[in-house]
Amino acid sequence: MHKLFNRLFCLPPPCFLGYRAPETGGNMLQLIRYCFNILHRLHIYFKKQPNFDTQMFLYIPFFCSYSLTMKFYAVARGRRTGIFTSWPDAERQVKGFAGARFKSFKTKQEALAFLEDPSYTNSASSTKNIGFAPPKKKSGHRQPADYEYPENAVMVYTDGGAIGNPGPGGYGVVFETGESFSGGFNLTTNNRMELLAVIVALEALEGETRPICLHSDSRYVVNGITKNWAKAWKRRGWKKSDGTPAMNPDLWQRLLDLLPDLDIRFIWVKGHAGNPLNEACDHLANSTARMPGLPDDTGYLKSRKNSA
Amino acid sequence: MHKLFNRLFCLPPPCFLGYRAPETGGNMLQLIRYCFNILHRLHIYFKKQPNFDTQMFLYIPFFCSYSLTMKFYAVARGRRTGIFTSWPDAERQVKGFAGARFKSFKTKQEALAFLEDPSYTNSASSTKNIGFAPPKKKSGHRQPADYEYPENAVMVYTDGGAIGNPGPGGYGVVFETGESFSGGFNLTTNNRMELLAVIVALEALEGETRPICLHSDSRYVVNGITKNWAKAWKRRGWKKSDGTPAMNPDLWQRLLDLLPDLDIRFIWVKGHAGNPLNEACDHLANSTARMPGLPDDTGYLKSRKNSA
RNA sequence: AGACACCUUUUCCG
DNA sequence: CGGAAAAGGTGTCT
Repeated sequence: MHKLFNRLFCLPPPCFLGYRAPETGGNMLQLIRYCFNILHRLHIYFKKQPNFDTQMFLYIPFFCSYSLTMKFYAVARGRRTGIFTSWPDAERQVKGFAGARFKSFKTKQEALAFLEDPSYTNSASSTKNIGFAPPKKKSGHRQPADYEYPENAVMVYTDGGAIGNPGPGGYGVVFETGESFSGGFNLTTNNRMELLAVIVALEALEGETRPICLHSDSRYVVNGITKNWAKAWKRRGWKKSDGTPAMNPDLWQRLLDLLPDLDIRFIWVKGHAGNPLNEACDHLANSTARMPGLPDDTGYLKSRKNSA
Repeated sequence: MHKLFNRLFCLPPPCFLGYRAPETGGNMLQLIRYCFNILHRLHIYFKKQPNFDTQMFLYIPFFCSYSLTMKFYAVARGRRTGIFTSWPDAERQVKGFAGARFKSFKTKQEALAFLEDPSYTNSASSTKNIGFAPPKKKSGHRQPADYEYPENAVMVYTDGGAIGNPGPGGYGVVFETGESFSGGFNLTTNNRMELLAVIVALEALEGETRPICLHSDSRYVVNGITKNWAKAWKRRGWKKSDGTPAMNPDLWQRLLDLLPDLDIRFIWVKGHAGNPLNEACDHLANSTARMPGLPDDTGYLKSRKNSA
């Protein structure tokens, strides 16, 4: 305990880091770095040995982080080439210019490297994270059929989209048998359509006794059910873990009501990855969204009015 | 940007918070509180205005939290009776001892009460959650509020005090979410501290769009705003109605500057009347006032010199 | 910060 | 029509 404290005091206090005269953002960065440094050390210590004489609890989610997010736009081929620090400037050199080559970087060094060799690719991000280290995603591609499909299962694919988001949107549902449903609204969001696609699919399957394999490319929808996000929100009165209101409660409620009587597996599939049935849904949703004379999505309009 | 920095420097640097001699866990808590205060203020600022000259990113979800949970083990019947601060010690007195009576508490007072009367039960949870704690689900009994609290209101409690008045003083601010701020000076007055508590609370809430319910037990502060005393003094050049100078114009000016952008209700609560949040402020203010090495209240010293 | 989805613009190639 | 790249954004969650 005392040893930890002594180590903490080895850090120079903020006033020694030179931001008594705050002229530049760099000083601000040092202030933040100092605070994060202390919290980070405490966090590591508590995780390693959570119970010492004075028990202390410190909760820092892993996605706490800070970084300097200046962007450098390297234009290798354009009206004028070079490095620009704002997108409007860079866009002017590039937009409508045949054969333009450009890319953004977080450091000037990288941008210069790109200018010399336009095949240069991004290096690692310079973000500093405190808290639990993000789980390393080493495995490149997700395996195809590692999933056990039950015998006699009903295969359904769903997709939804909104042009402009928010904007006119549509949903598509395709069964392996070839049956399909679709619909759309003149103003809605992508996630509402993904959700509605699932609802329509399950409503069409009401009374089905065989197991159902429902495929969607939306993490929002799949996790909402498989990780029980939706049930947690409902229990808290449609509030998220941070206390702010969860979105689309009307649709989630409809979906939850459909679940008990069916044997469903929600399966996430990567979008635009060649799955023919997923592509079919996508096409269906898209073409519906582009149709004239679509009705209002009253649920979306209502939620929008409430938040405004 | 500069304004933010000036506000950050109003926080006493860590060396003023008394953890130069880290003998107890309480000092560690203050170190953490200091870091969280700075980060929280930066977070609010960035959220409000994410793009200034030096683009910077800081992500801290508000449910980051920390607390100090020292445990006291009261052994009423065992090999040796008394209070122990670690479970292995307490276990030795109790394990295999016929008819042992023991219980853990969070404060020494409660443990002592249990020793005298083993039927003593835990009082209301005294866990201090300071930081960005999730909103507490306090379903239960609210005091009969004759006041109409708006929906979604931010609840803030403030208190200030000076030992000896004038003398060393401190202020405390507690949000219903558990967040808290505190500070102190080596020579100041009770009203200056009450006033500063309110200022610190509102500065922390800069940019907040929800209605704010600010509770103080100082008639001076509440009436100063609700009955427009302060505005009247300012209009007359900081003179009271009888022509004599109004006190603490520096702080009143700071407070008036904060009002226009916020939707605040000033609510007077009776001090020391059992309101737990008010008590928490009181405690915070008092303990800060008793800390060694507090800085000067330059505003008070100046006004004293002028009048002398 | 990360993840998934949904888009808008520009360019290139079939 | 189909494929690719680059930049900008929103809708949602942890």
